[in-house]
Amino acid sequence: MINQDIARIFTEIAYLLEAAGEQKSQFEANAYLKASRAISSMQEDLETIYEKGGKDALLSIPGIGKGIADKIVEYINSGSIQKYEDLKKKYPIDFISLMKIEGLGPKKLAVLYQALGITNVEELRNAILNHKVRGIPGFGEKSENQLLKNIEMAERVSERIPIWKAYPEALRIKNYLESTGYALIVEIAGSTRRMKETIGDIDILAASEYPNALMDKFVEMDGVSSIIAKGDKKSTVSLKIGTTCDLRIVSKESFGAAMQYFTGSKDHNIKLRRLAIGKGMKLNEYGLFSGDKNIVSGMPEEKVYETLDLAYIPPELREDRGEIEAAAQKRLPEIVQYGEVKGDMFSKMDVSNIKNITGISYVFVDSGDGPLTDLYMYTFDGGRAVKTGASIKALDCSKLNAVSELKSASGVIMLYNIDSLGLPESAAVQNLIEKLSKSGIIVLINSSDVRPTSDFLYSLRKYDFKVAIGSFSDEPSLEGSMRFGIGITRRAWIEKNRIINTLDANALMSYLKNSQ
DNA sequence: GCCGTTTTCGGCCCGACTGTTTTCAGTCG
Repeated sequence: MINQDIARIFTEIAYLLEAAGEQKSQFEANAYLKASRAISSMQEDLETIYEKGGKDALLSIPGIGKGIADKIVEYINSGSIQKYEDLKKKYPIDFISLMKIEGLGPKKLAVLYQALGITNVEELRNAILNHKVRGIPGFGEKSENQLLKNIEMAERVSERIPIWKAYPEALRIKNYLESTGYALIVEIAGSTRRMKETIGDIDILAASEYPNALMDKFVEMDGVSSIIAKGDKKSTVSLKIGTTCDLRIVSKESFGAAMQYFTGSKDHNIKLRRLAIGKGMKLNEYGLFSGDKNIVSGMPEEKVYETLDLAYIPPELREDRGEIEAAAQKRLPEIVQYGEVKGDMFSKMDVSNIKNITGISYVFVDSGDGPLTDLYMYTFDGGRAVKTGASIKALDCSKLNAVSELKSASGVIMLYNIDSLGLPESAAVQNLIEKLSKSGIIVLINSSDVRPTSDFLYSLRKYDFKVAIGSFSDEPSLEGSMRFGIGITRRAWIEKNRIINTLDANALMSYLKNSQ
């Protein structure tokens, strides 16, 4: 799998082009960054795509044109890209590490390299400690101090945190801000709202008539380890859980447009803004403007899409993967709503002693250890779990040698742990699913580990299989443990009618019976 | 370097914040 290597090289090429600093190369850099993002979120191996479909197949990937396709082919054939090697000679800078330091971008790094020969974090730290950085154009005493702090922070803060950790924290912050009394509306935005499996930072959006007071409350709240920036429209803090949190404050009139804007993704927004321009309008976080008139002022987020002649696009689909085109044709997939899941297809609860079950009317409980086990269905009656007699077979794919057992088994099979094998083997799982397609196979989503990833499920969605969502938790709840699994299916464009636990208990029992 | 409901040329999202600047460039999301 060469995707991540190529994505990294393209990202570096973009930084190198920006460091070189010519006006025109800024746009070229953006093109490389966009191609890099597209490639790193792809599950299919570029090399395989090229082997099967040649250069045309590469050109069909959005963001990849003739120039970049040639670079990919060059890498496949020779293991390197000449343009990258040439640029790297000019600026032998470790951009990937240095860019993680807040406040440093390609331009400043180029200046630091030319003035002081700095190529990595250690050299930067030494230069700061010897006060060599102050005095360089664009740097002063303040930036030296700030950079030193940010180096430490970059080393401390982990890359991205999982959604199951970010979401409760985001909810806590939302509730806290609401409790201050200074906010009219508070909502979670950004990748947390899009239910991305990993979160780079938490974005919160508020409407307020007292922005200064609300910002004060925000930066001094529990869980903040340091303040990165503070203004009356935008502030950023570093959180103890190992990520940062942005609070943006807008007026009530702008809230709908702002929700759209701050939910992202970046590529989705760029395409949406271009569409607005094409229709003679302008879209930003304050509204959708026709001339000077804000035509969605005070309206909910849905109005932005409606005004652009699009069906409403749920946050989980906003990744510029064709959702805008589909919305224009009113052909978006009908994905499941969070409240529409009726049961838990893989629960770890103790059925002899049930505690809290909210919004769940049945559970399937594991009966043993082996790679192929029976899950038994229970419903609830007056605080008691009742065994129904229905069951389903589940195969642990991390024990793939058990495929032979699969052949001898009959009836409906659920596959789980399907991506615990690492990347080369994921091709094996794909083959397996392709082969079992149309035979009533079910892919089970692990809502606790948030896997398989939505990208993987998205790439498999063309095959004929059903999907089930399991909490893998001892406390199944629609709002809590089940939520992230539901999010995966939404991000993966899986239609609601493919998810078997949207059926109520009776319907599911007859489904299982008819499939035996 | 990519891309096309105006287009195969000429555009390319856009505003907030910071620090070092006397009016702005760089960074960030």
